[in-house]
Amino acid sequence: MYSFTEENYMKTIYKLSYKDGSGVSTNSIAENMETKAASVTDMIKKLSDKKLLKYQKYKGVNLTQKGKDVALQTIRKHRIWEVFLHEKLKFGWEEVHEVAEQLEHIQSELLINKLDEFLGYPTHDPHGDPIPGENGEFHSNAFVSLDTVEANKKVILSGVINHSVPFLQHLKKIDLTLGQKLMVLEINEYDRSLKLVLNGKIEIFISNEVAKNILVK
Amino acid sequence: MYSFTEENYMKTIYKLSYKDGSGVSTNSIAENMETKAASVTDMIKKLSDKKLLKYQKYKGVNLTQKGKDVALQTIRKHRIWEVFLHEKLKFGWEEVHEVAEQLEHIQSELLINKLDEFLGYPTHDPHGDPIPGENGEFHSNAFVSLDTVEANKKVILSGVINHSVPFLQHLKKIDLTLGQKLMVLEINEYDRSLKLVLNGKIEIFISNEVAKNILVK
DNA sequence: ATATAAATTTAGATTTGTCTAAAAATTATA
DNA sequence: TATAATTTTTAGACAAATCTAAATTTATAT
Repeated sequence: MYSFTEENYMKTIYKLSYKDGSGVSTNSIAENMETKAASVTDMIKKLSDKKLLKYQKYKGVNLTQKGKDVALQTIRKHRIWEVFLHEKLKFGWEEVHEVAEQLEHIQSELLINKLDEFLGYPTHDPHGDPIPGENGEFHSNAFVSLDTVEANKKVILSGVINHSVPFLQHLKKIDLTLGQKLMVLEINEYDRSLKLVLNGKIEIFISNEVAKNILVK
Repeated sequence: MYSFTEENYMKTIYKLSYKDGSGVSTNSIAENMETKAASVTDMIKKLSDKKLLKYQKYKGVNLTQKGKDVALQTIRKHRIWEVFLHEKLKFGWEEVHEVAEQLEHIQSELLINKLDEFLGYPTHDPHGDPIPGENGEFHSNAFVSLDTVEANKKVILSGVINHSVPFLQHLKKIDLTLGQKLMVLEINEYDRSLKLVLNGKIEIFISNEVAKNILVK
């Protein structure tokens, strides 16, 4: 139906339209896709012909409903595959993204639906991001970032804001993983760094920078 | 490393070199890949430059060891994915091939090795074909076709020779699946059709044509 | 408001894999 | 063995996705 490349463009534009608001610029797409602005112009003309987005020269692009659907289905596939890699194949959460980038382009409705069933219809991927449903509907997550949690409240680590490999590796190193039960013991006024208790036993310190990028419920 | 298309050529040429012997012809490759002879000539020049095969104008091609390795690794990935689709996602054995044709091109050593482990290191795919190991070694299967089995011998359905969807659907319809225990009750001299007993209970008749394409052990 | 900077588009080229039509080589046949 | 039939290769073209360099439009700053 749509090529590997077209799906990647749709995904990127979808994500940018939430960050940048309407009228996603050629340059921001180029940066995100690690390609050149001229290539983006060529491609958005093609995507516009296919009615996946509205394009006005020099004004940036906006996804049509059809375009949003394509983006959401690709994101859905990506996140379901991430769950599979993490839960069944025991990939580390910093390893799943790269492989899911390939798997998300496999074309088979049957496959993704059977995989979804096999995994027990997961609602969130290993980074805590919500998985859109078959019709693009989101299970909006009521997660809050760890730096806003008050002391002595028990929470569960449910996601991350920063998805970078170095950040995820750091969390792994200090034994913070998805599903981890934890409690804020102390908040240092000076730099807003935190002392945490894991499983009611081990105590660790984390910076505010790290806390801001952790989602809990 | 190698493109989708290159891997498909290697797989096709590998399979043909067992059927046709040495010097696989341009036309036979073209037929099998559903493309034109001119396209094949172009591609084999490229594969020859990459030392995956030896090519002499008008004389056909022969795979190098490097070429065989690429083909075997692709076949390995294909068959491991087929096992996953059949065993874990409950795809019918006539449905697995098409999706595995896509999945076999996912590039990640880690993925295929973890998947292999997850599946318990299977030795055969859902059609009974052997899965090459990491180093390309085969677990040669000592299967025989059902039309050579003598009466009153108990056997297990272990594979098929004909992989076509209509044939596999026919087997499914008459309740013949992989792992099925069966016994030849009677061999009709006239047309060599067979009467079988499944699980020591149900009796069915199959033609010699069908029996020839079933592998048992 | 106009000059300069930045962003965007166009023009033309490249790569990969494909095709058709025609030429060349090989194989089959009379 | 000469001719016909078949197979294979070459030449030239095309579509997808990309690039560089140049031209154009929009934004910014004095």
